[in-house]
Amino acid sequence: MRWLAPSILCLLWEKPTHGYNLMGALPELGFVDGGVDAAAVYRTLNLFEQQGLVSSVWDTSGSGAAKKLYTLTAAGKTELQRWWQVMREQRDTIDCFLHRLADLPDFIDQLSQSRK
Amino acid sequence: MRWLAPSILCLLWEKPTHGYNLMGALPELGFVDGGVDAAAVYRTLNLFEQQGLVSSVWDTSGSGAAKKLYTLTAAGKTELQRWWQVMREQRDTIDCFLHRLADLPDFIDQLSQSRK
DNA sequence: TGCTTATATATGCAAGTTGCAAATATAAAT
DNA sequence: ATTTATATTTGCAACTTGCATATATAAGCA
Repeated sequence: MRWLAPSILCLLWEKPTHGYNLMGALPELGFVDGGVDAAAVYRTLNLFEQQGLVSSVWDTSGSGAAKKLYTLTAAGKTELQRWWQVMREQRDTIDCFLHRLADLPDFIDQLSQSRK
Repeated sequence: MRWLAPSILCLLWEKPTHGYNLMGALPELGFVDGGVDAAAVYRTLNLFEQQGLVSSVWDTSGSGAAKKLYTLTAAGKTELQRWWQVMREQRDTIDCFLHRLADLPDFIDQLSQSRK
């Protein structure tokens, strides 16, 4: 999944949570295609912790298997800001590309025909 | 480089050309970060030809090494339309993500402080 | 003439990323 | 008991990427 890193940072910024819960919440952000890969989520979280972007505590309070509760650090918030800028640039670049194609009339004709 | 495939299709749709020229034109589209990889361009063109998205003829008319002139086929145009839709969705999703973060006030405060 | 630079295409490979499967563990539901 | 849901982790094959290198033609220049 593209944009997994900023998606996790975004969700953790909204609310500290654990990996399994993130898996359920990630599709809301819209970047998923064909299901969230658990391995990728947990690997990203472990990497983030190594990098100091998140901190974790084991939560054994509830029932079932122990949950590892992740919280965004100050460094994690900075990283999220960096991502925000990267994604804004990416959006603008894609937008520019779309307009470049949209300016060309036959192409748009074909597109509107295919919508009918 | 992300979006190399649609970028090449876009440029070929505007005007038939050859690989080396594409390398020079690709940065205009804005997706490059750290230079265009010649290997990636030529590999993509060869793949496109295999898939029937482009057709090629050797151009030995000019001076210097022979150029392989690529032209977009009907299938290539259809593929470009497909990419257009994929990229529009991607832009909308990124836009949604940016707004989700933008709605949160402290975050924006921090961003505006970092701009000063 | 020999050297470098620009044009032009192609191949090889190491490193990184991704996706899918499976291992491990606890507890609830059937 | 067995399956299902919760929860985290590891292994690995396949694919992608970036970088270097090989090959070839011709122009510029000393």
